[in-house]
Amino acid sequence: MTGGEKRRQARIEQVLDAAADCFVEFGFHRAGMAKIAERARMSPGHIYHYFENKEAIIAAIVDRESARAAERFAEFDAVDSAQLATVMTERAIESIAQKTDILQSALNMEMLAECQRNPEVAEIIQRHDRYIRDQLAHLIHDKLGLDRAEARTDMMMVQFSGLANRLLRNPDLDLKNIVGLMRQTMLSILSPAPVTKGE
Amino acid sequence: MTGGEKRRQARIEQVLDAAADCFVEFGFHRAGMAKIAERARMSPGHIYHYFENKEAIIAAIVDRESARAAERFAEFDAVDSAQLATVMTERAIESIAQKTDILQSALNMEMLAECQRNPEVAEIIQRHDRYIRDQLAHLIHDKLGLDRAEARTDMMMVQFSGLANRLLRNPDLDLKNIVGLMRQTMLSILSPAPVTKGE
Amino acid sequence: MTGGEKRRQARIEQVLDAAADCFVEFGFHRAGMAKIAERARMSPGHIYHYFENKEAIIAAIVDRESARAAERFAEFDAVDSAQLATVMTERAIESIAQKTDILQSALNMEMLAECQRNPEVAEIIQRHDRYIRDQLAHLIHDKLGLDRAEARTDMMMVQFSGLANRLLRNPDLDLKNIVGLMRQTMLSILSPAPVTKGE
Amino acid sequence: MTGGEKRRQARIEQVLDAAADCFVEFGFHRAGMAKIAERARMSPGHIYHYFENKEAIIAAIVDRESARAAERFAEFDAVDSAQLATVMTERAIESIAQKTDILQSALNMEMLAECQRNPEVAEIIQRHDRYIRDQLAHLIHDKLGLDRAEARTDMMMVQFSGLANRLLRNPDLDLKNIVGLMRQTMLSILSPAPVTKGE
DNA sequence: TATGAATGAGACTTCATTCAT
DNA sequence: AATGAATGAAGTCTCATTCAT
Repeated sequence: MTGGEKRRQARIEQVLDAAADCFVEFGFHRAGMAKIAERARMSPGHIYHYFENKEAIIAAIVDRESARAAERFAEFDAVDSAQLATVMTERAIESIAQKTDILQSALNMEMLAECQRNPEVAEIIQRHDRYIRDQLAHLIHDKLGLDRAEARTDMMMVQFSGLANRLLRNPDLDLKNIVGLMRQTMLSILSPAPVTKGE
Repeated sequence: MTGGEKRRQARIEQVLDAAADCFVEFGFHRAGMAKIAERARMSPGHIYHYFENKEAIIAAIVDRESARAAERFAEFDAVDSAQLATVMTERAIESIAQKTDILQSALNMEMLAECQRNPEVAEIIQRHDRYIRDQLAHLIHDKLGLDRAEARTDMMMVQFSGLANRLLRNPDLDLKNIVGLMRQTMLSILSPAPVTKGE
Repeated sequence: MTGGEKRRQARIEQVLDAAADCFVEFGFHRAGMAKIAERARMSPGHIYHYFENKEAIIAAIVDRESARAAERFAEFDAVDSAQLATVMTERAIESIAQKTDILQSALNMEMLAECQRNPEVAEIIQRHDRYIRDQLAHLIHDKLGLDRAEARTDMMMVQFSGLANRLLRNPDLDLKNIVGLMRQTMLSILSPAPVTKGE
Repeated sequence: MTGGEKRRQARIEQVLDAAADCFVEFGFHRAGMAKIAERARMSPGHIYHYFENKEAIIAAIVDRESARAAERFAEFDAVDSAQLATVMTERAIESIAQKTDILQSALNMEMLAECQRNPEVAEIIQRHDRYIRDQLAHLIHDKLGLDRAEARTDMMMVQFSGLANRLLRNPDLDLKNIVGLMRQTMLSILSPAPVTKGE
């Protein structure tokens, strides 16, 4: 990467950081380009040298945030099979407790709301999710030797997003009492025990 | 209720229906009052005879949708204890499949996003959630005779919102394979089996 | 006057009272018909049975207020010539002190501002002023036997409106110290002493 | 001042000139931003780069006009004591005759009306008035050696605003005949002759 | 590369007035 | 006589985007 390119990349990150900030604080459609420019210490006009329009910034943010979430899932690769449920529970509870959730609530609800109206955003979110699921399903199938790996994967992920969502609706959520049930739930999902096929 | 009051109520519903429509299609902040008025077959100005401002419409929608969600939970009261997990699973899967989810995705993401910036919206959402939890916790404690009813309640609800959320990120979600795991998960959450207290 | 006419007149007064209230509080152009109707305990639509439009209400208010001001000047007719300056001074100071000034500040500034843009309002104000001046000039000429009665009249009235105006710009105005100078000024204006014709 | 700052200042003046124009013609609340923008040869939106809102423009106009009025009073500083009453009379009559009155009628009535509903406007007007009075009182006390300088000052200013006001109510005002009485009045106000303290 | 002045469409909201009842 | 629902134009203000410098 040339010096010019490096500088360009740094400027882009500056804009994205500012944009993420504003999006969290005001939402996609209330965050003005002027405000973003100000926080990125850049003129409004200049942002258009790096992004075609605001939509492109939103897409870039969605992409970056989704990628970061995926990264956080990558660490589960290294976890001992026997400990997977426990570690995942810990991570889920932890991230909720620190409000740095994988699904960083503020931005995430915004993203999911947008994803229903903006096909590009939907594509980005779904692509990253597919990537995470592929990793996790691989883990579940190959390392844990379980069947129906895709379904188990989705059920595991239900717990993550469900928990984040829950905290918004019940801010008094008692994490201390949840943690045991959450581990039990994850263990159940990862249990080889034959399940009567539903429906 | 007088004729005038009935008419007034009907007009208000007209506005709310139109608003819900627009909010689903465009989101809270992209749905213009002009568009809402048009769909409500009413002049923009006249909407202000029924609602102080757009915020009030948003609040009313959030309230109405949350109340409807609560209603859907009310039916669980009548369910046989032994069947609760199965019935809840069925409802969760069903509502997802029919896209009439308790957490009607489109509007719900919007609501949760808003809830982080608008204290009034947060209060409404949390009030309804508390009401649903009180019902469910009562069921779990009194009819099922389980301890930690609040935590189990929250975990049950994690499944509902988590599943809805999942569908947005993975539109190819294989519901047929999920249903068994979901029932197993709910049964696990409602199982009296002692759980090692977490963390 | 028939019963119907009396009732009609009463309703009109109701509107005017409400309008005067609102005009003082919000100004002509910020006082909405809805607010006026509410204070007049009448529906907005019904006001149009008595007044063609808002302009007509403004005109009626200007007329009524000007007439009341004229009435207040009428009492000077009965005053002993020797006491005229003193009594006028007293009235001027009094009305200022009680904020019920002849030129009831709130409404009066509004009226004078309007009078420069609305010929009908101008005509009303000037007609009443002419009436007051005619009375006063007659007093000055016939009872006090002074020359240049019109000019003296205008100078007397300069004191009234000037004082009201002053209070707006200097709310700390020390009336106690003004009163002496005001009497002296009025005496000077009413003094027969030959004045070198100016300019 | 940099070129940018100079340009900015010029643009602001452009807006103020246009606004003053519109305010005189239509009044504060009838003068639309669109009209002001048009006369300032600027887009409506751009005005908001210089002024936070319309209120701010009104405040700026009130400030500018009041400052100009104050300036006009400053010239009296240089006047020979013996000539003060005569010069002030001349200026009062002159400014009335040229309709460039210190209290430029059109705008001034508007300002005084506003001042009763807008505390910021009131503060501005009263601040400038205090400044003018301080100058004049100093003149009266130090150069003319008179007592009760504040009261005399206020009485002098009663003449200015009273005269402007009078012209609105009596457009046929005979200035030629007023001038003598006005000089006499001002002389009387500035006369050292002991006055029986009133009330 | 960088600025920030400038635009103009469109957002929410108010309000005088009309009209069916 | 009386209501108040209803209209729609106009008001203030915001904001994504462009462009001269």
